[in-house]
Amino acid sequence: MNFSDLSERQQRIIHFIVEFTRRNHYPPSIREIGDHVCISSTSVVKYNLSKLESYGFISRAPDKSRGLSVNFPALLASGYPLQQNGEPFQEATLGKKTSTTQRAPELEYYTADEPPVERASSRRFRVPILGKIAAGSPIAVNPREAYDPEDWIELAEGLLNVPADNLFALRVQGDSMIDASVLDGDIVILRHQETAEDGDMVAAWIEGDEETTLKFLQREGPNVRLIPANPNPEYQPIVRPADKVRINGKVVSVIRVLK
Amino acid sequence: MNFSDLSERQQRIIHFIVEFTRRNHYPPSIREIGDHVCISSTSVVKYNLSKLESYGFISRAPDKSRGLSVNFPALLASGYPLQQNGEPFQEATLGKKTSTTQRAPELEYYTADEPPVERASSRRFRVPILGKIAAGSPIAVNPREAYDPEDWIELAEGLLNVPADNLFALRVQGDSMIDASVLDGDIVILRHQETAEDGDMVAAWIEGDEETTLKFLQREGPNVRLIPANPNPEYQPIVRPADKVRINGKVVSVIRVLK
DNA sequence: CTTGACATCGCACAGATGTTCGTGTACCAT
DNA sequence: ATGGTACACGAACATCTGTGCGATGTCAAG
Repeated sequence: MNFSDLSERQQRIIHFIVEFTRRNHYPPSIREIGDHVCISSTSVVKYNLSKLESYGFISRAPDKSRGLSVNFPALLASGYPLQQNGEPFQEATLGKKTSTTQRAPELEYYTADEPPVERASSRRFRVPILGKIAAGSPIAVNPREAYDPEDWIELAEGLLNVPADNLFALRVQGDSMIDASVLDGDIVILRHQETAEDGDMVAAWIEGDEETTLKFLQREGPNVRLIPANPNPEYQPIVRPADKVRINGKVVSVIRVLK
Repeated sequence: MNFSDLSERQQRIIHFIVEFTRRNHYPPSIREIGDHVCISSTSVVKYNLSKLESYGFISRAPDKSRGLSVNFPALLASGYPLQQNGEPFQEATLGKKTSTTQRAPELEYYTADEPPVERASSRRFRVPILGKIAAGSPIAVNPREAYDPEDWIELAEGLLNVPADNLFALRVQGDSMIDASVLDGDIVILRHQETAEDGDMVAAWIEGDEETTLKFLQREGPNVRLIPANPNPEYQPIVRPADKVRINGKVVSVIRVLK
């Protein structure tokens, strides 16, 4: 199931859940979802939520208030665009089929009486290990399985050279992308972002190939060139139109585990 | 406010919230907290929750179900013991004032109808970053010594391939030992041990040279051969009598921070 | 046109959940 | 004793919130 195949409503729902949870540290209720996605009926929200759950994008705890969570590995694997870092997400990114549905206000995901929790100067932060990434297959996780909440790494912010937000980690599997920098079994820490600069190592989703790989990024006019770090000539750069490549995140750290 | 100054109940509450949220991806309700911390009255839970909120350890969204979240930065700053994650937390760590309060079952943080995803027991542990290692200057540190508690990395045991004891980390400084595996700025995690096996990457103190470097170890009769990973011919293996080389530890992981 | 799957709506209802309030106990200073 | 404070209990109360169900609209296949 591809993220872009979802109905606009469902995409908006997922976006909202992600944003709301990020801001409030607890999931939204069905009615809150409905309000912000402009669905008047709670049952419709439930209907779509069930759909999303059957696709594996979210998990639900029946009969529990706010008992839902997004399945990030599955989302990433499906080409979920992860743009909305901290800011109200852009409707434009949601697919532009001029829907007959009404547009939403959707500027704030938190209610007035609960401003986003201000977590100032957090020196330490956790990086969840969301799953595996392997050449030839998308970010591989059991789509139904929520990521292991215990699998995370905790670092001090000063250790990295980027803001310590929107970080996640993946375990590299397989030899196919072995190169000087990333080996089988390594853990790569990425920062969610949909753009990157030339020379950055990124996890990129290649449309058509339907796979996510780690490559160095370089722009070439309308194209992007994805360069494997491995100098071995059998690993050739991949050149694709920019709109066929979706960047999932930028690699900010590689953790190598020696045997 | 120090974490250890909290009443045992409040410590238990925080711990439960942390664990529950980690497992379920949504916060517990007041009654769920009460059940697992053995507080029969919801109002008592609310009372303590308000206290915790006034201390800044958690945030609450009034009138919203499960509208609470923990403030990790504040918790960590107050000395919250993080490493008991994953397993039912040890009462011993909670302060041993033999409370008159009843003891709790507290073996499960999840409700029966929402079993936790079964994970391989991954204990967590901290790795202190003891200092820098640079060619020319020895690492004048000793794992037993005190270290800045801010400077540490927390990992799950399963992440490494060695027992998670006697670990420490060093930040690599300088280019002198640049090679394919370890670059300037990297952090290496070592296990303190006096011996190592052939092929291990070790931090070795070379008597006479009066310096500590990272090299691959190989024995040669009475000698040891310290092989730089860098294939560049200018980096030649160092061969010394075994008694002139002192192994400080074995490298078990390398953390590379990209710019 | 009929049919049925799909998506939606509105609404009632039950259960889940936070809050309030009266009460009790222990401790401590006055 | 007296009063105050901190903490705890339980029950009643008011919402919040998920679910169920019938009705409606759309659209493509038969």
